[in-house]
This record gives sequence, structure tokens and C-alpha cells, in this order.
Amino acid sequence: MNRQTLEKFYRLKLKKPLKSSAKRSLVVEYFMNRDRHFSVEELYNEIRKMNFKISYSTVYRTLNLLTKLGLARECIFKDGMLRFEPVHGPKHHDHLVCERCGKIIEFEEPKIEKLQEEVARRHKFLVDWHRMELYGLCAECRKKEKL
Amino acid sequence: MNRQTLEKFYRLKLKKPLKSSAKRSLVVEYFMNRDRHFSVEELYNEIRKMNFKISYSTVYRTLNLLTKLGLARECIFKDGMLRFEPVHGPKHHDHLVCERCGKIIEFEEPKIEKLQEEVARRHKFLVDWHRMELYGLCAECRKKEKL
DNA sequence: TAAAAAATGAAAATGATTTTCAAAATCAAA
DNA sequence: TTTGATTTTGAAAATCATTTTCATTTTTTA
Ligand SMILES: [Mn+2]
Ligand SMILES: [Mn+2]
Ligand SMILES: [Zn+2]
Ligand SMILES: [Zn+2]
Repeated sequence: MNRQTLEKFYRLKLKKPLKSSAKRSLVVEYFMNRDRHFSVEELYNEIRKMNFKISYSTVYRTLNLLTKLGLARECIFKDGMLRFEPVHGPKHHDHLVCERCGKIIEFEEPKIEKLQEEVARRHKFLVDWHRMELYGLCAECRKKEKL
Repeated sequence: MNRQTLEKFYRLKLKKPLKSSAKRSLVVEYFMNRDRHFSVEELYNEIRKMNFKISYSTVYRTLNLLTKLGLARECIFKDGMLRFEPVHGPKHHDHLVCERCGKIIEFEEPKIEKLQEEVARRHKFLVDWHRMELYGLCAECRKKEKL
């Protein structure tokens, strides 16, 4: 997420006009500095730890805004908890999720995406978006497993 | 799901022994007769409509049992609501989900599964299970779209 | 038949997220 | 500026699907 996100954020038009606000900017800034999946609680705690006063309501509201604006993406893995990740560009990626340590690895595999399109065509289905997650053990956890 | 499921169900050993019970059997039977994804509420209402008295607790408990026994699988799509589907065999499948009408189409694509394994190998990751869902418009909804 | 174990259902608890609403902050004229 | 309209905020309440509790009933075992 680049430096101009905050300005970009306020330039973007929604149904309703946005007033600039310190609290919201705070959330956007901390969001900007994340580069991986995080839970709302994590972000909330991080901001709190810095002695900024903020409410969960505002954190949720701002993250939902960022999502509508296309700057954030919701990720809901097996545990069912809402997470967000910054959207860095038009490139799509999918996830490997370690069921032991929770680590999340991102990957891209164009060959799979091609085949997905083929499956869709076969069913005369028009794909808007997809999600694919592979759950299992990461390299580190496999090593520990063997000891 | 075949006829012997109910017996199979009671034969399976869990941590705790199961007593046979009419209410639970009821849920298992209605579950058996489903062959697609359903919400807990749907199953509950179906049983209720037949004038059987049953509680949500028992429906939830039984479905969780069936899941532990490997006879049911949890499916959580974009809407975040818990659904179950009967497990018919060892064959795995993935889903196309229509965002307009909610229809769910199942598909298998061994070529994708192979590539998933390759991705995993590349990351020294051991895959236990995965989920893949393609969201978009089904054939029917596309037609209506065009009119 | 009696005692032990498990199942049931109503109601309460849970817990993450959203909503409400009154007060505070921001903005846009005048 | 001042004013008045609009938006934002946060605490508390509402939501809502799912789980848990617990007193009672049912099933199994002895
Ligand atoms: Mn990611
Ligand atoms: Mn299915
Ligand atoms: Zn791991
Ligand atoms: Zn459709």
C-alpha cells in the first residue's frame, strides 16, 4: 500500500460525501502499514497500544469503507473470523493456511485460474470472483512434526 | 446417502458411546434424504413441517455429530452461514455459487487438484483439505440479465 | 427394578459484528 | 466568524447464528 492511499481514500467518491476525520484517518494509516491479513481486533489493539483513543465501531466502519472502495479485501478462513488484507493491485492471489500455526502463505497459479475459467465455461457460468484456500501443515510445522 | 446410513451412524464409535434415540434418528433420516447443501434452519423447518417436535439444539448437535463421523461436511460460503452437505463418498468436489439466485453447482476438476498439489510442493506445504468456490452468475441468471 | 449414563429442549450464554442515538466534529454558506 | 446542516463518533444496545447449561426424560446396564 503506497503513501498516497490516504489522499486516494478521501478523493474516492461514495454515495455519501466523506468528511475528513482524524479518527478515520488513523485507522486508514494503520491499515496502510499492514501488508498482511489481520483481524479487526489486531488492528484495534495496535492503535490502542499507541495510546490513540478509538472505538471498535470506528475501526469496523472504516474497514468496511476501505472494502467498498476496493482498497481492502475481506478474507474469511476456516475459523469463520473476519479478516482484512490490503489490496495492492489488480493481481489476484490465493492462500495456503497452516492449521497448526495459522501462518498464511499467498500464491498465484495462472494455470489454475485458466482451468477455473474452463470449468465455468463448461457450466455456462460467468465468474465474478473466487476463493481458494489450501489447508494443511506449513514447512516449519512439518519439521516439528517429525522430531 | 444410502439406506444403511442410520445403522452405520449408530455403529460408528465416538469418544462417548451413543444411545439410540428417536429424535436423533429423525434428524439423521431427514439428513439422509437431502442430497444438497442446506442450512440448519431449512432442515429444522422441514422436520417441523412434518409435525415432529424437535429443538434446534438437537438438530445442531446431530449435524455436528454427523460431521465428526464424516457423514456430513460443513460448507461456509460467502454469506457466512453454516450449511451442511451429505458426504457421498471419497470423491471431493468444489462449488460454483450463483450470487444472484444462490444456486450451487458442484464440479470436479482433477487437473486443478493436481496443480494445487504442485503449488503445495513448491512451498513444502502438506495439504490436508481445500476449498475452492467460484462466485458469479449461473446460466439462467445470465439469460435473464440479457433480456 | 434400580442405578448410571446419555439425550433432550427451553432458556441463557456467547461472541463477533452492526446499529442506534445523542453528543461532538466538520463543512459550507452567509 | 457565526450559523445551520451534515457527518462522525463511541458507548451501549441490538442482532443473530450457534453453543452451552441444566433440570428433566429416556435409554441402557446391572
Ligand atoms: Mn492474501
Ligand atoms: Mn457440494
Ligand atoms: Zn505452520
Ligand atoms: Zn443464478
